[in-house]
Amino acid sequence: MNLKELSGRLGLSSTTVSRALGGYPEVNAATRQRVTEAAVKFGYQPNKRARALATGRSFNIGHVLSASNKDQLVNPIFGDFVAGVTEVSGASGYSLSLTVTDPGQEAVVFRRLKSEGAVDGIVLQAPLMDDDRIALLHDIEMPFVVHGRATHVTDPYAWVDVNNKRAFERAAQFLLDLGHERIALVNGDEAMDFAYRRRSGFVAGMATRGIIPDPAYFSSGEMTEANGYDAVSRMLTLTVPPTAFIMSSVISAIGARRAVQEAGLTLGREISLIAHDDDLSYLSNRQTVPMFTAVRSSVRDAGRHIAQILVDQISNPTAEPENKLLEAELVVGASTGPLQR
Amino acid sequence: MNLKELSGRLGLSSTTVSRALGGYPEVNAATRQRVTEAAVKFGYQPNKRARALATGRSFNIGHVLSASNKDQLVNPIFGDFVAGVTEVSGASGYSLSLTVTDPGQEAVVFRRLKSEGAVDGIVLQAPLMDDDRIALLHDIEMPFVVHGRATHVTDPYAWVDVNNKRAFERAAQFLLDLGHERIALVNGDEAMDFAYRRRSGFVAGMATRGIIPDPAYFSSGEMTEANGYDAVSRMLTLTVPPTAFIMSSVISAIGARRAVQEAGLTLGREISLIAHDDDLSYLSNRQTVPMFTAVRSSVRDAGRHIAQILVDQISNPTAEPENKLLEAELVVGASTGPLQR
DNA sequence: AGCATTATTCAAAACGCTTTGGGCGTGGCA
DNA sequence: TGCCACGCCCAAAGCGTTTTGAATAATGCT
Repeated sequence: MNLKELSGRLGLSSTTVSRALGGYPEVNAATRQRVTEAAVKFGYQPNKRARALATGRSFNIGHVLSASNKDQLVNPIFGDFVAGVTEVSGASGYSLSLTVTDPGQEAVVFRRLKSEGAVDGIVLQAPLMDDDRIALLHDIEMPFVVHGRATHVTDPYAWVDVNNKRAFERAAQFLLDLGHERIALVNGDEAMDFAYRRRSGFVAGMATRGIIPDPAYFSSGEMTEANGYDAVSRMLTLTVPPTAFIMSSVISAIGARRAVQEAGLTLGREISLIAHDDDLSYLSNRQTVPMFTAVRSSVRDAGRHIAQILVDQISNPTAEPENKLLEAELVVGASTGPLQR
Repeated sequence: MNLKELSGRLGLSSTTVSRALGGYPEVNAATRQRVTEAAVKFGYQPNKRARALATGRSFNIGHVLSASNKDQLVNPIFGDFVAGVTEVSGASGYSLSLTVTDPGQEAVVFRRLKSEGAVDGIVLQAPLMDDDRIALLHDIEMPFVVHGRATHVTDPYAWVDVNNKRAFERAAQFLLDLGHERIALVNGDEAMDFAYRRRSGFVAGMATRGIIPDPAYFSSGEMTEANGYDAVSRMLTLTVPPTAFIMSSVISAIGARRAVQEAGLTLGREISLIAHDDDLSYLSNRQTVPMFTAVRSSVRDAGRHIAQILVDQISNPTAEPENKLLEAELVVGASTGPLQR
């Protein structure tokens, strides 16, 4: 059932039917009623392909996964992030279109997406501190929103980010308040912008008490269980080991817990731990008393904001790029306690 | 730069240019050469929207996330699964189009996707034992491939599945060989087809030694860390507790490990554990000696197979539906050991 | 009554590609 | 020489919408 057939049955021109369904004003109320009823009755849905060609919009928003590192291609937040994006973009009639690419080929893919007219906008994930994808997307005039920020990019662009700096500053201060002073940071890959900000927040928090953390108390790398385990195990064998850890993810925190237990220590007693919690749906830290004390910020929620801003930007490309800084909440769980003397 | 402009510059008709780039035979080799060079030079990419309208294909394959349960919407394997799908579908020129929907609205979405012509085929995840989505997709003549199977559906359909039954049978036998007889199964939600098969495999494995497991040794539910912890904690307090556990996922196995450690026991010594390992990229169980003994089967690889079969089916819709049964490998890790007497 | 509006509808163009149905040389064969 | 086949290329017809530019009918105003 297509427009021509439907309008044929109604004895109307396709123009009128199209307008009636599109909600345009220049159509009689009675006619519109008749048309919408017929559309429902015959199950008419405008063909998306034809609509796309006629309007010049694809009603797709794009997300490009790049396999810079085979293991990293899928990061743990991917699922919740796209779920959030899709949730609100779908409500505006957009679907999310996924593409993968080889390392360094992202620019090619972005250009192709543009010249093919395959997507109307793009969501950008995991920006580096100096991310050239942003300039590229500006160049080719592709609407986009970044999940996170790129410290060294000065031109304005739309982004949604968690206040990572503040979150990690608060985490440090929370531990300091409990009497801890030897606090370690097990961070994500510090080429990533968010990791850099977390580090600087941590350092700033420590500095408020005049403490400069021992360089041996820093670790940076992929946020896996194994890396969390390795980093914490290693630091626990230092002659002066940390009494508290700040972990950049719940997954590495799970590795940390394993290391702590293997060392014969207990979380929340001899060792305190705060994790950053992305509030992933399959890795919940929302028990009555959460397993981990955490700075929590829902990545799914970030996805929702991003989709909304992107949809706005697509329909109004000349508007100022919107930004949104989300604050993380500090939730107290079972993994922290006062310093044992 | 569009086809008309390109052909104008070349002094050729758009027909010829289109055919030259499309690889059709009725074009002179020298001309084809000239055309392809010009296409590269001017960065011409055929407009996907126009192409879709002209060919009647969208070059999209669809994946519908249904929020039957807010927490379940994103399951842990989602990321790796779609990465696998996208990897090979992308190579054939298809991108993956994601949609979310409310519980029970999947049928509506499938029909819409069909009548809109938004996708050329669909990948179906997490089938129930009696899944009516399969009949629906047949009805509306939408090519599809199922990740998993639906036991009660008798009509042929394309699927890719792990031999869950065999895997869990082997897991049970492996533990039996180590002397364990009190073995528990902490399974996924047994309304899901894969969970049912795992259970039956486990039961069959035990039956080869004439053992019928205590009903108290069964648990079924969402495969979260917390559920794994709860189930194992509970069973460890039974008057006759299990000496070994089979866990349906690495995530619940992590919860199990926590429970075991809290009970003052050690994995691989007093308690043995085998997990099903989907080989998720962010939750690797691939250390030199894997943390968990596991039946492993890459969900990403399954995604690749699914995409290939779906692409085949789209281009040849009348062919017999293809099936592929993947075998899991049994990898020995640190979490199993002989029964302690 | 006559003219200017306004409300409602329609025919046709446009979107940018693929594909159909020829057309025009050129070479081979009788 | 005449005819057919083939190689190569093109004009034009879709594909199913949206949107433009007019036409027609109805209404309001003087």
